Amino acid sequence: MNTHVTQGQAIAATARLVEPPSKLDEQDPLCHPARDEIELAAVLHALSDPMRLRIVAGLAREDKRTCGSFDLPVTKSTCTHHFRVLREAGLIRQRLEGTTRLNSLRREDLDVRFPGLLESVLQAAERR
Amino acid sequence: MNTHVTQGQAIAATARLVEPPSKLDEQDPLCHPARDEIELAAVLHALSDPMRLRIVAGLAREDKRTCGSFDLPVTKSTCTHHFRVLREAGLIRQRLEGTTRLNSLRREDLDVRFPGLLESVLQAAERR
DNA sequence: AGTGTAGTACGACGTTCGTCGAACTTCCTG
DNA sequence: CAGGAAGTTCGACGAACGTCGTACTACACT
Repeated sequence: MNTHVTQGQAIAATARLVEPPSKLDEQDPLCHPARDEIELAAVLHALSDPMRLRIVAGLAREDKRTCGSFDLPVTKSTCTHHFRVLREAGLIRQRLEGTTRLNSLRREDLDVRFPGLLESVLQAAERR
Repeated sequence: MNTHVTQGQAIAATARLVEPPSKLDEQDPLCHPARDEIELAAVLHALSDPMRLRIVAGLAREDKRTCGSFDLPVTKSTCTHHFRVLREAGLIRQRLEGTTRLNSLRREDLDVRFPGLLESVLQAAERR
């Protein structure tokens, strides 16, 4: 009668099984989904957490920021977790730069795939 | 060092504690958040589930539909759950009509509160 | 009155989520 | 080289989520 597949499982499937072909190369642990692999549900889920919304909003104001520059009220490991969710959902791109990771918003990719979505979310997040 | 408040707790707080003043009248169990009480994170969370996204998309194509008219691959109780999440997030309005509930998208309220957001999500959900 | 239809309420279940702390890796710098 | 700074990894824990089945309510139609 039903598929017996939970939301999380579906998201995990599209985020972990579809991802590899794009950037699971050799030693790079930072694999991002290709533009066409970005899933709407995964993006919305990634944005539905206040902490991550804050990160994205901060990144919109100033790009290429390091993880630690956000001063979030959580520990480093939790921070890592949130950045990974954002990266695997296709919202941000992380580039290794020495001992830090430079984060940037994937504005163009997102705007091609889901026109207007990121902008409206950012605008909504800003005024409050 | 941190607030120790999880995402769910925060959403629940804004969805259940802020809600009452709006429409927790006498015998009406269908309480909707007022327009100004609609929370971005709650909206995004509500939309991040494929089943609920499907409901919203279907409601966008044809308004004022009954719960059973969606033919979702889940049981009735699960269906009730999803409609409640959507209602409490402020995405839909449910009106009692005899033995059924008529569901309609709160397009105007959402567009005033988060301009362009619903439209871009609907557009993104549609083409695929 | 009796049956059916549409939906809700409640409790249970397994999974996912957000969080933490401790241990670890990597790079930079004195 | 020793120390620190920036992140990651891993396992744990409690809360929240999606789902189900059963029992229930409320209205409608013979």
